[in-house]
Amino acid sequence: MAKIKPLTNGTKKDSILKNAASLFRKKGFRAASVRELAEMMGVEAPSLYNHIGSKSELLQEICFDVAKDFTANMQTVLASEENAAEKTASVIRFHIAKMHNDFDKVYVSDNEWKQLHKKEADDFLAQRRTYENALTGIIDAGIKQKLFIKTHSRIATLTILSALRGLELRQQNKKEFTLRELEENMVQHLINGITL
Amino acid sequence: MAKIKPLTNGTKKDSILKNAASLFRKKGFRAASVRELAEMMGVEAPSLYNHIGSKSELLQEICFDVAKDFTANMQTVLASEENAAEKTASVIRFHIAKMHNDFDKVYVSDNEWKQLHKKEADDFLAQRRTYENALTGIIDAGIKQKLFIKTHSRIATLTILSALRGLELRQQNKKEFTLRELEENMVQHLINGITL
DNA sequence: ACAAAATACTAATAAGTGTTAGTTTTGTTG
DNA sequence: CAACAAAACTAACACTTATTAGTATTTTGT
Repeated sequence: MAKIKPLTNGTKKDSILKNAASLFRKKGFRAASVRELAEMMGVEAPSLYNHIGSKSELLQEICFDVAKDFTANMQTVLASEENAAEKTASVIRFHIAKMHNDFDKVYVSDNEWKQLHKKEADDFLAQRRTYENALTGIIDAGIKQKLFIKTHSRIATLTILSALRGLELRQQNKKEFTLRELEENMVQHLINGITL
Repeated sequence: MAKIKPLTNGTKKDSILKNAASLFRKKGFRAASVRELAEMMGVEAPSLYNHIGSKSELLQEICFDVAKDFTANMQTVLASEENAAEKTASVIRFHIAKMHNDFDKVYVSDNEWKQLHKKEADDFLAQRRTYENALTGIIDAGIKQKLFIKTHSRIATLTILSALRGLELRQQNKKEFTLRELEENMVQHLINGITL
């Protein structure tokens, strides 16, 4: 009779969420079974239901936790005194840092949100669109301030976010370059690309 | 008693593949059922097995067809007389064009290949790595020729491919910009970003 | 140490999955 | 028109799935 251990500096639910994110990332939400998750926790499947409402709820919490963090950072950036280029760089840096610290959850949020129930998927997508619009706004401001070239701000937004979201911080990568290198190079690449 | 219609300029199998790609993109491979696919074709599920070997085979054909097309283009680009910047631009343009013409299949290939059986997934990943290495080679050449800045070629590769693979050509997007605009802007953004 | 609450277990269920077997219908060719 | 092949159908199977019910055990609070 095993027991679910709380995460160091966290609750049991956190521990389940962490393992769920890892499993969902490796196999995909639909291919991942509650039984597998239970096995990771050293417990029988039905025991999990003392801690969670449903499998779907786990995905929801992962997706919306991540979305909340990105949205919160965007608010901070928007409220800052930085110019458009600095703001864009801050957004890029946050993505990379967050991806580095919470790879599984960010990856699952980016790649498995379609498996949310319709209502939640719509909500999630709306938040994502708001986020995208905020970045487009920053870029538009940068163009007005003659910091950026007269580019299509919407396309620039999609390019930047697509590059960031698609990042896979594989184990192999970590041998090829450091986090700092990744950060500096991507910031330079993506900012230079639209800088006047 | 409905019948499976061949695709205009194509076989029945092509028709099934097209619908499968559409379904797999919308719902994800695991969440998509053979019964749903059959319904799209106006036929009962078991009837499909007169034309396909298995559900998994459909995913395989989609993924490897797409991989083949990208690999073939890469060979053409590598063999061309273009300089590194032009080669990189060609690669980018091909991605966008292919994504535009075969959105469902490219999307499924990029996002659902993890659902391939282990052997096929390994094969697919190997092909992808070869593709990435080719682009890294082009960028390295560009750096040597002083066309590109002294950037980390591996990171530049990941940035470019990540930006391209993550592209979602949503219906909404098609109202915001034309294909030509997307192509020109992304080429400019991604090439300028590493140009000396 | 005892009562209560939390949390584990086993057993079971209903729904959905891909797929096969066997049969009937349809389309093609001599 | 008859015969053969292609391709549809119905019925069913063997599995896996998330989840619930009911019960035992462990932990917690007094």
